[in-house]
Amino acid sequence: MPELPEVETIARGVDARVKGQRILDAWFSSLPQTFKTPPRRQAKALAGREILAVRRMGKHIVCDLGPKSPEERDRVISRSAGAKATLPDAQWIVHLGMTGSLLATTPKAPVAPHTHARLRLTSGMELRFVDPRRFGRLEFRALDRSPAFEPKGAEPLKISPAAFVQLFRGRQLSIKAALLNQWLLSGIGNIYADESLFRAGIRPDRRAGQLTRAELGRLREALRQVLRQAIRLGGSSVSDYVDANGDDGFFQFEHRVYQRTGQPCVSCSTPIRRIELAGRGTHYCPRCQK
DNA sequence: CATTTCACCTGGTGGC
DNA sequence: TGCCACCAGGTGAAAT
Repeated sequence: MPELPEVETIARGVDARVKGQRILDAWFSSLPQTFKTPPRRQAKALAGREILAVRRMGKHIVCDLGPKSPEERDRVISRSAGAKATLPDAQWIVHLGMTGSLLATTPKAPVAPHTHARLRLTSGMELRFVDPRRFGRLEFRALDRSPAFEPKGAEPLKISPAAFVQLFRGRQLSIKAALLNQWLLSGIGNIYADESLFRAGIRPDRRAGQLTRAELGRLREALRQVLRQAIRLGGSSVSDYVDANGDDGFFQFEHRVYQRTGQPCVSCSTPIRRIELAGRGTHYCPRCQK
């Protein structure tokens, strides 16, 4: 399931392959649930715009888009005295849900089942959104009418130690549930919650507000380490995650507890235990995690 | 208000 | 072999 490292990998891959290209036209499916902006309006709004940059914010992929017409473009450029780059005046926001993928393909590549969006680009390539389980969402924002996209919570790789401690202060819910709450931290899902708690030696059912300053310091460091290593390895290919080129990641081979129920702990050989927490399968070592 | 539960989805798995 | 109940989980709304 795409979490921070997987979304980061996809955003970087898409950026590398489509930055600077213009959208010729867009095709969208008509399954209403997939679209935060109605598909017809979205397709119309995207056509003709240049993709200026693609980046990750939390678990979202944000495509910054330039103005539609050359006149509009000149107007925006002249407003920003001396700026060389075109300023974005719209955004296309992609959330991958559980099974979504964003692929840069040739137009001849077979169209996968559950393809919900196809953007034809000036280079001849296509940007495709595929999502079998349909938990993903597509949204268009015109920046003169709507604010630019902002994640709800803090970025786990940017937050300071002090702010990290402050996030959990007084909270009664489990640390696992807190890590999954996107209003606190953006980008952590089930895999990296379990893996970071193992590396920090903290039981997932501990109350967030009861953790000591030292424990939260360890947790923050474990998160940084595990997220950065996962990004380096192109994410975890469990379920059907692939990057923008359709290739697998490698971090699934580094999982120490996630989906290793009953297998020996890599550190102490105690069988990994699985419980349900926050409505999610939760994996931990009963000996290493206190 | 804080927290928990549930519905939304489909493909893959395991039991019979 | 075929069928089906069941499970996976990100998110937001509803319930507690």
